[in-house]
Amino acid sequence: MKKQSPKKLQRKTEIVEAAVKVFAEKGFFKAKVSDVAKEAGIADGTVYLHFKNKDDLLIYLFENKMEHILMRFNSQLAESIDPIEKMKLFFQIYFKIIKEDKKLAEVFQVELRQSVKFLKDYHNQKFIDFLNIIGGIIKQGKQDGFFNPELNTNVTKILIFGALDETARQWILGTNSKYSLKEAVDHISSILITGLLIV
Amino acid sequence: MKKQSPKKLQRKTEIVEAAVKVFAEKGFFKAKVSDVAKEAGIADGTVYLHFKNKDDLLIYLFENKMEHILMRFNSQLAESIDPIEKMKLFFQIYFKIIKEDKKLAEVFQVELRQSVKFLKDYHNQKFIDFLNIIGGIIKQGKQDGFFNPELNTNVTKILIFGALDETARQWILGTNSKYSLKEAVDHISSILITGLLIV
Amino acid sequence: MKKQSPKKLQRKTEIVEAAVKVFAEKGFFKAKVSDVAKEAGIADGTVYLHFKNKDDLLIYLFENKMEHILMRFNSQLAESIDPIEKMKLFFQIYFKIIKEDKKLAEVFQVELRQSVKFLKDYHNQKFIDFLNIIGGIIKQGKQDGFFNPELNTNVTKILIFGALDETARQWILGTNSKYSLKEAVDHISSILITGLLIV
Amino acid sequence: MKKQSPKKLQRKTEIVEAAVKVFAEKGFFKAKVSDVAKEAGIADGTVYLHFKNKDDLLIYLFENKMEHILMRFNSQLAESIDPIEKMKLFFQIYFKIIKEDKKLAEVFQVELRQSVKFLKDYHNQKFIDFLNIIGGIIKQGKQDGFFNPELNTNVTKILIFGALDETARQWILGTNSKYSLKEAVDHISSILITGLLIV
DNA sequence: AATGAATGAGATTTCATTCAT
DNA sequence: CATGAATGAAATCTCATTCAT
Repeated sequence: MKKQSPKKLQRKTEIVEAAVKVFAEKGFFKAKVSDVAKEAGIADGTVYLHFKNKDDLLIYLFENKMEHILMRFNSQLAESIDPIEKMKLFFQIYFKIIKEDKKLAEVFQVELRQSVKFLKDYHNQKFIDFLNIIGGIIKQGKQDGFFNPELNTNVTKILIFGALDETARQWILGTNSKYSLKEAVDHISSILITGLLIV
Repeated sequence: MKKQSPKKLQRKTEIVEAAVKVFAEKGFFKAKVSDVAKEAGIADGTVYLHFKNKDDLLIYLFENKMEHILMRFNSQLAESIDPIEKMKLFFQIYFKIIKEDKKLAEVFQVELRQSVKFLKDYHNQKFIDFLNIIGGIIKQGKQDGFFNPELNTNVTKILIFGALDETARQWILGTNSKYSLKEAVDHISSILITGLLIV
Repeated sequence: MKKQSPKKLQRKTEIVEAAVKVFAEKGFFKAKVSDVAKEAGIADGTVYLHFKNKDDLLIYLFENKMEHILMRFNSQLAESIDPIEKMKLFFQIYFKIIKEDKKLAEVFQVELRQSVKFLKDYHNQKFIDFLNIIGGIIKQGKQDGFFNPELNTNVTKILIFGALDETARQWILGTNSKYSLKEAVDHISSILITGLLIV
Repeated sequence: MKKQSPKKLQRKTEIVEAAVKVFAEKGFFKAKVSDVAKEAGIADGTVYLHFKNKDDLLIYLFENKMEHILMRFNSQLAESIDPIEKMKLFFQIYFKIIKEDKKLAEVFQVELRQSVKFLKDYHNQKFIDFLNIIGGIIKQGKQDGFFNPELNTNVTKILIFGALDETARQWILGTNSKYSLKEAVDHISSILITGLLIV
């Protein structure tokens, strides 16, 4: 890791913010580097002083944003001990983050998925870490005798993430079916946690 | 709907099959029309005798495949009356389809998502129809006194779809966490249906 | 010259008529062979049973139509002896032809001009013949003591053709300035013939 | 009107000059954008930094060149008051311009004509302005009692333009009939002005 | 003779990336 | 550091022409 001067880092952050906006609106492929530059109020070439190329910008965006998100989850979840409460809290934080930054959510939900395909050698560790937060809660819940011990943590964490992610995505798109984020959290909590509990 | 000579329709179908393969492997944006043509064993220009452009090919692919899938769900689900059984059956059919045509599943799950963004004026009716199959089962289950009547059908159907979809995707990608499709169906059935039941 | 069966000739003529219409509307370059075929109510390939290629169709169209036009001028002008009357008659016939077949006129006026450029080795003999009809009248007029003998026949015939052609063209396009064909003939006759006369 | 940096404007002008040359030689349709780029000594893509597309380049070429030509006519014609002298001067300037820039003349005379057809919504105001310079002289001549007051200015201006234009074109093409530009001017002046005068 | 699906060369256009200023 | 004009590889799409039926 190279250290960056604070000034340079700030400029880099500005570009990332611009990229989030532009990628959310147009999608990564349709977005031009010049769109990002214009949004950031800089020249096209300047983007390349901070990022090797367009792919690099996307990866950095993921890594950087994910890092913040992971830190946020970890610090806030630390407050709670009860796995059931922890899971509910996870759901709340998730939707809170979505609500706070719709654009970022859009980029993550849409572009993240296909990034796997085209960024051949990009191993998305941060996403795995994220899933493992859910996995950790499940494990703890099983250990503590709340959750059904027969559940496969791997499948379950993905199942939960999918439910969260899709309800969030449809809420952002605002198409198909309208509902409030509160309704979403309540349903997720109610249905999924009930489903996890020991019969 | 224009009628097509059987010969023309067959060629069109061949192109769609090639497109599924190529889009699944490279992603829609990275895939070249010439890749699709080569895969179909035809000249580049021939693609344009059947589709207005690359976007049109993607849309037709969705519509066409979705139509078959919807028909399959509808006919097979008709056999069952009990909403709980119906929901389980839905899960089984879903994963069966995924298993049968991984490539198609990849295109749907990865490319479908971003298509919404760039195909500005494409109203994805077939996807809505698909979601409403789940919605229908939920409604019936609430009416018949099996499922919690306080559940919002809209949120719930999306939540269920998300759980299904994500477990399917991760299975296809084979990254992050490995599990069998059987495990996936069992977990989905167990967790979600339990979660839906009246307490 | 190959002889053609009457049936074949008729089909060829149909294609030429379709080509006149399509070339007039779209211009030679923008017109597709398939447009011509569709207009003629035949298959694309059939055009190539009668013409070597698209250029050949244009050239045949010119030659063929010009032949008729030249014959018409020659036969009708034979009735008159007086060069002044002959010139006036020429103007009348010219505008009559234009009026009768606007589409053909459009093709001639627009496409003929640029054909010179792209049909490298096409020597437009028929057009020269056409100009020489005017040239012949001028010469006769000079010999008979009506027209100024100092006029260069070559320049004059072109000058006259230009005046005719442009007034006809603007009338067809109907843009810029509106006037009747009668006005056009009268002005041409009045201005040009006065200008030609011996002072 | 957008302002352009002087550097950008210069490059744009270079492209236009190259386009004049290439369009004159090959014709607009046969000319490739890459031909223009090569002629200008730049990369293909650079053309698109200055013009939206090939059509746009043609239109700009017309507008830009016509503007200069119109200014030239207007400033030089201002020197003369007598409508007859003014008309003669118009002819002289016209042929002088043709002589100075044959290539441009070719583009105007050959390509301009068909452009009307394919540039559907291009209203050629500059050409109308040009015709109206002739129209103005005719009007003045009628008012001042030199020209036949019964002449329709609209028809007459077009007639004159046609005579000028065609003699110029045939001179440029150098086909059919050879003559000097001086002969052309003399004949035009003699024939047309005589024809316009009050009997 | 007629068809029209298929071809594939070739043109237009885009845009990530570079580099002289 | 920043700029933004220029590059040119590469992709999409068109359509005259062919040829098996």
